[in-house]
Amino acid sequence: MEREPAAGQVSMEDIAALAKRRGFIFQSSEIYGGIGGFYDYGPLGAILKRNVKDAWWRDMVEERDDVVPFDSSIVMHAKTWEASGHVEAFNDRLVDCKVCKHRFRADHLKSREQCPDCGSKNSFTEERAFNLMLRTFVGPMEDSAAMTYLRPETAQGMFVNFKNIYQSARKRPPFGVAQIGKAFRNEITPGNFTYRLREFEQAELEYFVPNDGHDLKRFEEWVQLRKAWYAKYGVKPERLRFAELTADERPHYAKAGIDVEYLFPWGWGELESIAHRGTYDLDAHMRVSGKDLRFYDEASKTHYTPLLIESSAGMDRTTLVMLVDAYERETATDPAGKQTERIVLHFHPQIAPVQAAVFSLARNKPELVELARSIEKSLRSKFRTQYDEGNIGQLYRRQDEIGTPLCLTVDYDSLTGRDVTVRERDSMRQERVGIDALDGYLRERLCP
RNA sequence: GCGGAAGUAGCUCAGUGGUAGAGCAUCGCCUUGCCAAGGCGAGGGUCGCGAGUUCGAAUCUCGUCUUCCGCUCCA
Repeated sequence: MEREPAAGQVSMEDIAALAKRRGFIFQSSEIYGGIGGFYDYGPLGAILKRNVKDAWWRDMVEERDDVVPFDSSIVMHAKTWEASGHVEAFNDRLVDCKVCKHRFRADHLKSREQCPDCGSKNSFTEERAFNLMLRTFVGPMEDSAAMTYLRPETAQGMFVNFKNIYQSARKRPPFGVAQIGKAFRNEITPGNFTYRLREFEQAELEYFVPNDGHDLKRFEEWVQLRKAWYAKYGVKPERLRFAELTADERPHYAKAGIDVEYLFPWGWGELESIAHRGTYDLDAHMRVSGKDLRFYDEASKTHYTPLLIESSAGMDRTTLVMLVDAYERETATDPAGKQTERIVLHFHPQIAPVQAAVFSLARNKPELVELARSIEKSLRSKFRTQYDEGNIGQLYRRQDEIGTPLCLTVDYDSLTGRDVTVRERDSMRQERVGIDALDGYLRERLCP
């Protein structure tokens, strides 16, 4: 993560305030004082996040014939995490210098006598283990034999099932396995709203390719695919970057790596990592389990371990990006020439929690209310809709704040003319559309 | 986890030892009827939590939790 001023951009506080006010995101266990690193999605947030996940799933899995779905358990055999390297890598033993307050990994210190930063002697605390995995016990006995972890990533479930998957799905490399699911990490410092969480959701795609010399080309293809995905849902290209990792920055076994980063109000933060992981993961599980997970190639009559290209994207982070990227505070001018403030979320229509709101221009005129309600009901099975009534200006502003692309208003003319006013969120333009034509009109506007 | 700041209604805050307040928001009624903030009314607060001092604590003391800002992490 790197600090850069984000000129003219919303603050994270604005986002968190809107998220709470409108029911997108709440702090977990708020009435008990909250719990760090955990958040709940409210009525609109739950839909928003699901739309983000659905978009990923549709584009990465359903629209491809070379990627199969998967859903593995959160609790796995403890050996999994020894093999994956998480037990070792996530068990840092740390010491603090009591003088300069800096923290060091115990195994990185040349000397325990003197602090390398401030030079103080014998200023270190006792070394403490920082386990980044959440522990749990399986079965009623809380002893070490029953101890395991909540998964810190979803990927391992797909690696340990590699053979089950390719045999049952009758796939051969190149093919992918995809999963969206929860993962848990005891982050030392959760923060930046839902950016760094202790419980979060990942969308991971493990793409296995033959070792035929085209692996780097395929890696590059995935980078382009992911670039296109963010563009499809309207993420501003100037706030998104694909940072290539140098050999020093990536793990020793990785042949290539890209971090997808977004320019948040506080600076660039990672959303996704795309990595060429070689045979590292399958090799590790073969070594620890003693099982052969290699693929048998009929043509050459040989066993080989496929190479892995992985895309691992944070769904909470992507959801947060959708909120931040869509947020705009603009000054609008009403017909009387008066300047008013307008907060708008410019969600892509596929991502927007509500796609079309239907209003009755008056709340105490039964014939308007009835017609508006019946229109809303008839659209409900095809689009995400919402009915409301009251002061029309207020209703528009409220929908702007939750990012609804279109508002349909039933007025007195609707009763005779069988049409409604359709008002567009971004341009605030209005046009009359016949009630019978609404279905096709909305389909065209909302399902690009 | 360590250092610094903060925590009173959904939000922004006032309230310095003596019966918890305002504006906005929410809900209801009226008014208006195509771009919010006109009228009347209503609901809503374990003053973050726990202990202590005191006749009495939102207010003083200690602890604790959470949030924000810095050190480690990376979806």
